[in-house]
Amino acid sequence: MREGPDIARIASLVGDPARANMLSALMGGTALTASELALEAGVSLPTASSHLSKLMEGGLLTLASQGRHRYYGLAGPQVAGMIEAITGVAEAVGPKRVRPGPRDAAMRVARVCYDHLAGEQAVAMLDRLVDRNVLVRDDKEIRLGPSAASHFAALGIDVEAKARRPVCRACLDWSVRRSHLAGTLGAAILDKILAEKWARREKDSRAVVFSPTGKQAFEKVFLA
Amino acid sequence: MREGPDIARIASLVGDPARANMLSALMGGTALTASELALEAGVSLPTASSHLSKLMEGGLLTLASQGRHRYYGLAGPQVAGMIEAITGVAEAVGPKRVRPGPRDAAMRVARVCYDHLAGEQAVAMLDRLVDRNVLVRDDKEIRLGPSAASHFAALGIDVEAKARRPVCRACLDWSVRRSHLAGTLGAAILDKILAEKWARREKDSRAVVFSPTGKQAFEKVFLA
DNA sequence: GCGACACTTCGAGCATGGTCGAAACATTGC
DNA sequence: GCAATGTTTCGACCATGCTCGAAGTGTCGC
Repeated sequence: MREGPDIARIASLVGDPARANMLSALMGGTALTASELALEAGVSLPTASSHLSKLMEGGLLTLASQGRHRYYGLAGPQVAGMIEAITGVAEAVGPKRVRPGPRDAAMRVARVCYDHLAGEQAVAMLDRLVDRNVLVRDDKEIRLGPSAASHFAALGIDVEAKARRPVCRACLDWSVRRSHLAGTLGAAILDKILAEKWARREKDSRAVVFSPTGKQAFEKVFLA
Repeated sequence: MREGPDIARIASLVGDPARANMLSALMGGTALTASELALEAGVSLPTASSHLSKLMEGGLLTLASQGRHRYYGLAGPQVAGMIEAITGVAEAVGPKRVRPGPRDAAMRVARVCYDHLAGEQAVAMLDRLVDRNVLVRDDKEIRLGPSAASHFAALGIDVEAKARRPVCRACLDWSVRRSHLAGTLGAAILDKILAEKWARREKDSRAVVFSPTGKQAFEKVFLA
């Protein structure tokens, strides 16, 4: 008999269709209310509420109460990374889905992963940052390189800002099957992309769509 | 309602304690038989068999039939990565486990991996055998070198003995993260270590403990 | 205060699926 | 051939936990 961390408990939390739908919805990065999540999951409000308390108890969600609204969000990037990893396996072993539609294609190119950018663009960006020695990766770890502070300061991003969360983290991309950049730096870069209006979020989707000029600007800064 | 890859299906496969234990056991990289896995999971053989067919159907395992033995293994690194991600969350969220005891330390040094030796000693042994050209490794394959037959004959091990199972196999060591020697040769070496009483198996554990003189003998033969 | 709204708790119904013993099947060794 | 061993299938039992309607708690606007 095995011991150690109770992985079955965590996996079974994700293993219910209603809860899996809720978690997928929360992968967009915005906190949602119980009613919104009930709608996403296709269950009644009482059922949703019961699922949410289970997810809370399991430590997968955080709760922010604001008046009579209660906003549920993913507990952190580690949880997001886990969902992403499970999604990757589901995609790989699942029955080949119907021919990928346009939204799928957009998702593969760029999408939100909790609070940072994922997809081909994000993977390419991390590769390039490592090539240029701005970031350094040891096996699974990613650290700041010597020129990181000045490089990101030019973009208005302060990598020195103290934070509980690690500045850099690797997050496995389900569509490309390679890592992209998570952590506070990943979040700050996504913020910048949206703030500069290089790209906008697709309605009701995790897809992130770059405008032609925005794409040029992004590539100039991160893929040059 | 959400669409896309069926993450609930995959997660629920991992979400059963028996199956989670089996998958954890397989994280070592060695394929195991149904009986071994039943033991690991603490369930009866019929129950284990039922779980295994579900995991197979879900695409999480591969099966290698060899005579009346059927070896189950993880379907690939992506699946292993997913298990690792879930384990990480479970560890972060769950109660902190008790500080690793002496048995854990012993396990890292040397332990049984189904029928052969694993752990630091085993990894060092394989490295040395390859250095001395007794064995030759191409990428993930391990083959017998020119001097293998005479070298092992001196130890009373006949590497020419016909067997369905490969004579040499690489097996990924979970504690060292490098390969050690499996296959009939790996099994024969473990047999010799135990037969010569260089080491004994710890009760109810996979740990293998060398006696002081046994360790010297082992090192003289395999690590010199 | 009193409705309106957001959400949770309670209770009961119900399906899914985990469990094992017994028996069937398959392969090996003699 | 027959016995021994490893594994799967079958059948029946049973617990877990998902589900929703109805009722209860808390918060806001007026």
